[in-house]
Amino acid sequence: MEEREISQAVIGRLPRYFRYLGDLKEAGVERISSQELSELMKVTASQIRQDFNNFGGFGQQGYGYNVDFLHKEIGNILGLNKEHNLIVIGAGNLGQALGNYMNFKNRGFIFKGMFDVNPELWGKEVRGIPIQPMDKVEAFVKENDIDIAVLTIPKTSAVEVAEVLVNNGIKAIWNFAHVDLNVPEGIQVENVHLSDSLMKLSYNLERYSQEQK
Amino acid sequence: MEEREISQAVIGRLPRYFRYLGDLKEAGVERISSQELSELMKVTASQIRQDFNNFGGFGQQGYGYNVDFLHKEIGNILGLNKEHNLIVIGAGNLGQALGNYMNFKNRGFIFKGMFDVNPELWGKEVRGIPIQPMDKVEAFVKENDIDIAVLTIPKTSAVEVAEVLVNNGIKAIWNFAHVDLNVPEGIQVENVHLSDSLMKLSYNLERYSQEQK
DNA sequence: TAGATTGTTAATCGATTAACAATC
DNA sequence: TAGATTGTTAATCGATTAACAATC
Repeated sequence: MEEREISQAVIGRLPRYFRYLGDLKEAGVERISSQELSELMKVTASQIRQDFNNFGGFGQQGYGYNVDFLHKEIGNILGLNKEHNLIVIGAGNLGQALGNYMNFKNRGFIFKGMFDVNPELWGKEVRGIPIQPMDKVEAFVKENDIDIAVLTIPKTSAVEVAEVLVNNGIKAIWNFAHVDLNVPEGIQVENVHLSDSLMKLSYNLERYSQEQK
Repeated sequence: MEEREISQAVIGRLPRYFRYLGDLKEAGVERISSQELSELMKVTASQIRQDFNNFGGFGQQGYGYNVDFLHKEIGNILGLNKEHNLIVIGAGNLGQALGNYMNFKNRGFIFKGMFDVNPELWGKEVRGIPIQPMDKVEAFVKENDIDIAVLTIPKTSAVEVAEVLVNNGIKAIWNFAHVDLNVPEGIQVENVHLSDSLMKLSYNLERYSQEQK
């Protein structure tokens, strides 16, 4: 199979390339050199070429990169050409925001179901998807070929819920709960710890804004 | 002044330490060694000691670290002992989720105001804070000593709004818009690009879950 | 004191940048 | 063909890990 392992540092940069290339494409730009892109994105041209060459090289010497082609290729690498069924667990403001967002930006993530423990929310709809009681989730995941679960629930229940989901065939978790999940090898977890992010901002605010004074 | 520059890699790990130490404290744990903490957090003990020693060393040879003391110290480093006034721009589901969260987890971030372009939302309250029209934001920032702005608005207006905010004295932006802001030196920006995060999950799902088959 | 564990220096590893030959 | 720009190797830089002397 010979699959070189690609570092998460590189993977983490791909969505940003994808975003810029999408914008360029929309602006009608046909080709771009690593040099031009580096000025736009404020990274080195060297890094750009290294990153792309992890996947085999999409450019042409003397010409640069075709924007449209590169955009599509990166999309494919990110798996955006495939469809993934997705459910949201926790129908608070954050859960609803993500549910809405999901159907809106339809990049292959299909918003299929929404669950909450709060009986007052049951039956209410978000983008046409009814909110269901939590005890329906196991059967739903099994029967609807759900790949991804979005977790916007309190940390007290997140670990337990994640376990249930994994046992029923979920393959990836987008975790917004303020806790580290403990899942088996092969299950993907992407954490969005908002409080961590805000604390980082707080540190930098403290440390660097002072210098102005 | 002699302020050693501390790498963002280290800063990025501090909130996670803070979280674990808070949990330990709550569980009544008084002291912990780097070894024990490393097992809990699944990082090397070496890294833990290196990280803490960036700030001068909080432990004691032969004893380890006092949980309560370390927790407080890291909180201080992150600036959580200081208060920061904060406004939310964009009163959609995401903005409301963050506004709610802010008053709930009261770690020195004071939720002061909320703004939106949509007239239908004006006057509506989120955690007791009324949603105001966007054209009130400049005066509000100036008069209420606002440090941090949370941006949950579409990318089409984000760059422009950020500029206005900075011109009126905002020092830090927590940016949820899917665009890179361009702010002057000394203004802190922490990006939460949710779509980037989801694409990363998509990549890993694609790449690694296949291997199971 | 002896044992434990930090603080810190040295070694290793990985990621980024620079340089340039290959080639369109 | 000559010029431009990639793909790729080599050099550098920074971050992580290992080791151990200092010390509680």
